[in-house]
Amino acid sequence: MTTRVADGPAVKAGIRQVAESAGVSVSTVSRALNGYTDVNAATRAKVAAAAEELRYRPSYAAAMLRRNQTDTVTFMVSKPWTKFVDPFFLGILDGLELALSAQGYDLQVVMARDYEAEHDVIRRVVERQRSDALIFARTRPVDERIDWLEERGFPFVTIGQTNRNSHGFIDRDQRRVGIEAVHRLAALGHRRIAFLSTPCRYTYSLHGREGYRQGLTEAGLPHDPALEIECFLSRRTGEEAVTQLFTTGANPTALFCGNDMIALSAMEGLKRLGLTPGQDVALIGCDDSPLAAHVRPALTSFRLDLDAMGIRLGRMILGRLGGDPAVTQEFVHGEMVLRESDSPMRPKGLA
Amino acid sequence: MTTRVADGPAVKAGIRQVAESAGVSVSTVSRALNGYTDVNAATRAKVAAAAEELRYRPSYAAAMLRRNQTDTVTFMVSKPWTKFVDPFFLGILDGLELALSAQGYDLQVVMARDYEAEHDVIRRVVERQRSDALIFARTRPVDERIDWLEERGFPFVTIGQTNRNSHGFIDRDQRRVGIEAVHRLAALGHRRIAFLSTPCRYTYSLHGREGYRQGLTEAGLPHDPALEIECFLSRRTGEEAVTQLFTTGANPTALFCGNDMIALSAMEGLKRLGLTPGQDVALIGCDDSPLAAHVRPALTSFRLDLDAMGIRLGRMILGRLGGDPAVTQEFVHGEMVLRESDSPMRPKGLA
DNA sequence: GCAAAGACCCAAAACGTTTTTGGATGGCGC
DNA sequence: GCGCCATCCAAAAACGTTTTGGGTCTTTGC
Repeated sequence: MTTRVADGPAVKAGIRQVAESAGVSVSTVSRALNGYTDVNAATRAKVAAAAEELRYRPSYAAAMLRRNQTDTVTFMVSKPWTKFVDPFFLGILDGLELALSAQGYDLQVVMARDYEAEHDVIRRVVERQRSDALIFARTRPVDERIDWLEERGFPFVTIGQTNRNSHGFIDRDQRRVGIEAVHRLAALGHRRIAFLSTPCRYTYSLHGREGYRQGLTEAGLPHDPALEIECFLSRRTGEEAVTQLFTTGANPTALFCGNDMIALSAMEGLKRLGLTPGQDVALIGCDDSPLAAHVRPALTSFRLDLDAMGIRLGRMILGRLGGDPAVTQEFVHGEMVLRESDSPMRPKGLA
Repeated sequence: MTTRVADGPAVKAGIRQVAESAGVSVSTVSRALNGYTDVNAATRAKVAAAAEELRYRPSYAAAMLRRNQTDTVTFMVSKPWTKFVDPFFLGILDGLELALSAQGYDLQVVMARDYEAEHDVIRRVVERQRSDALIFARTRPVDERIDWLEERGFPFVTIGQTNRNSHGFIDRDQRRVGIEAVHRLAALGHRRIAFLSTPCRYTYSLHGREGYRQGLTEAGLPHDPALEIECFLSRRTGEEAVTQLFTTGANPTALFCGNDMIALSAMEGLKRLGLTPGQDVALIGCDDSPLAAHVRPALTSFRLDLDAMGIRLGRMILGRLGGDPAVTQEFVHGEMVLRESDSPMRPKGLA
């Protein structure tokens, strides 16, 4: 029967105990452990051994207080977001964490219920100095959060743009997405293409709309305002939009949806109206959620390399923390993945 | 042209500045702001005014250092988890945050790549005292993380059980789920019901298996080991399982799947084999992911009230933090939601 | 009128690090 | 022998709170 490794000391060892045990001063322990150069190799080893022996773990709070730095990056996620399948941000977090931890930073995720709460959260985090940098999404054309942060010179990067774009961001070119979607549908023979937009308060929604309109123009199609509908984030949002489109006589033959959630509920709506999605009406979604591939008809959508996006985001924020003053603004391209829902225009005679 | 509100002081105000401005001592400011009783109402108001005026925000680090408390609860999520649609934990976070913030606690989410990383993360969080309590899922029958935490008396609650169950947890009764699923399928006339299990290292998988077996017994069906397959977390896991089942001649007519991801990929596998899911082979999934309702045939599964679960989890952890020594162990029931995939046994003559 | 109790408040200590400042030691050139 | 530099380390000063252990004055009870 073997005895287990001797327990550590009953009381948590501080830097003082380590210093005493190693026979050096407190300051030497600190410098040795933090990799300063002006400490003898032998001394450093001695200190490391003592620290190991005593299972020394520096107090995060104390270091934070003294250095005025947290080694933590905060990612803020909006609550409404989480209500829906949004592997979007999960995927990003994955890559982000990878990039950050490689540089010794911790990633912390905080949640906020709504826009106001987001602002509060940002204030709390920044004012109480609980983080070194901030990342958040869902930017608006004029965004108070960004004004507030810029005013204070706090490091941050957003996912999405604003009108001014004076800050670092990473974003998908949503204009291009809109253009490509419309072109695809137009090429399939559709002439009445509706746009089921995500809420217009977000910058990317507006970009998507611009793309949609530009796509129409380029395809030589007229722009009918009745075919543009703003959807909000509810389970049935697409259903309502579709109902509206068909009861007011707008009668589109194709739908370009601002996100997959909208597209999916639009499918439900179509069925309820006795129409077969992907047959009577073509659909294109937007963010290639896992649902997209599994639903019938499988939803044509725009893929995004979330892992890569997260890693790039990490690099951006690290650059910012490294004191690099350059504001980096990056774009990622969403590639259209064709599935079943983008069907050609039917010969005529729609019910 | 209106001038904006006067800017605050250039240098961040500390408690000393507030004390000076209010004409009281530093300790009085602290006590006034922290709601101690032995401070005059007038003084308290004076202090509050001064603090407001100077936009005083106590340093989190300093308070943390002195009080030895973080007012933060950490939720650890395993990375592999995030790779799949797992609104499961998102839903929980929602309710959890609600419960915690109501008591002035912050919720922080950290990620870990794998089991080893989880252990490391726990160690870091606990040893560096970055959090007051811990929540994590994916427990195993014997779970080192739990041993480690119990040894140190650190407050935590898990989502899921262990063999010893000496700790606080919240869990679904997975046995019951297994039993109900089998009963349902047996009632539909199925006699060869396969179990596509989640990885057996997790306690809930074993419970599910127990339920499955008990269900078989209760239904008077024989237990055929060839019908039990352990699936791992890959995109095609169910597909592989199904292929195995049908190439080795196990030929089930119904599948009970440990989670919806498995069920979905099993559907793919069935189609690839020329079988129609929900017609040639019945399926029942397990966690009612958003996918379940949208896929064709819609997947019969077990619903979970994640919001409620999060709130209860919050209450449990708060109780623990409040010094209540009672170990609370709660169960939530998953209600079967019937959709299309659990079809009756076909008359005979399967290809 | 006096002691005891109560209500408020303050100065100083403590929390556990990191950083600064400056001193000691030893080697080296002259 | 002396000055100079490099290297290493000790002591002490932060960092910004909370808590401790009294204080002083006013009120109360007798």
